[in-house]
Amino acid sequence: MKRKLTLDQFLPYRLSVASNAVSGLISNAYRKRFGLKIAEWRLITILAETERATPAKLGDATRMDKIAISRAASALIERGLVAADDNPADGRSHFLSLTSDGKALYAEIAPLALATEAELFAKFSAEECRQLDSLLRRLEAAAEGR
Amino acid sequence: MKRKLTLDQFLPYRLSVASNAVSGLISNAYRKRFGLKIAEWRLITILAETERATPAKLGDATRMDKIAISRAASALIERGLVAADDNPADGRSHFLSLTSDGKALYAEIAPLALATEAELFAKFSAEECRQLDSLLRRLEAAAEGR
DNA sequence: ATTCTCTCGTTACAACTGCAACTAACTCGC
DNA sequence: GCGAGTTAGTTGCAGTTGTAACGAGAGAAT
Repeated sequence: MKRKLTLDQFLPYRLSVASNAVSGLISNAYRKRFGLKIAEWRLITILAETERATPAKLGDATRMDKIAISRAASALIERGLVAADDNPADGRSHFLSLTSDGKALYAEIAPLALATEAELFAKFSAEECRQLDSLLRRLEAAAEGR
Repeated sequence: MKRKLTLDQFLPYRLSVASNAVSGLISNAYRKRFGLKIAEWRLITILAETERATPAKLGDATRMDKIAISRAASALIERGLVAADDNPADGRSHFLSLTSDGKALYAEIAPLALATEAELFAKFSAEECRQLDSLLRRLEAAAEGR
């Protein structure tokens, strides 16, 4: 089937537009309410999940490069939300973890994140959400496999 | 159902990661092969579809803001791929259209775009592609409705 | 006709992002 | 245990992007 190219029906375009719309919405909410960028928000979330981690681990978990991690971590340390401790096993590295302030902020952030997600997907059935998740993961794998 | 927040299962995160992976792949391909950024590529594609349009129209069609349009258009005019003509109906505006060089480039670009898309979605059924398209459009609408 | 307001598009400046170079520290081979 | 090569993380610089102000033109009211 010889398809013609139209931007509107080009799936990578649709993906990008949807992602930008959603990211814009979320990043706006977090910037306004907490003064956090998405990178910082992701770090906080992962640290809440894992208790403590090196920047390299955080990079794996958040799919962000080491520069982004480094800068986000600096900003959070500056604000007293994250603490850095020496890594006894490797002097180049260090462990990052949430301070009590960081944990308190997370306790505010998490419900808001879930509520925003719920609102966005209000008209989606559970099955549709599951499908979308699965399609996105497969697509990601396909894109990275090249 | 009181869900717990985990980044890995947070759909906006999945969307962002998938979109970045796909965008990275595509923008790389176009930058290397044609020296085009995604914004420029989108403009060319829309101009090929619509023949001629004002920057404002292009902004609507590509979901890009006017600054991005302005810069992409300048770059394309610079390269002789796009021409600007006066808009008799409005002296502030102008019409943009592809030059013959621009059309020639589009003729190379379009098949490559379709091929890349086909490769990305090689393991997706037609029905799955349709589903993804539909889910993304609904999500976009939901994100913009707030 | 003149003024007031609004819109189109560009420009100027600031913030952000990413690459490449750097420092410090680890590993391995000898 | 010492030097070559690697790796972790940071920093400096350059290119990119976004925000906010701007000039020019259009439209509407008087």
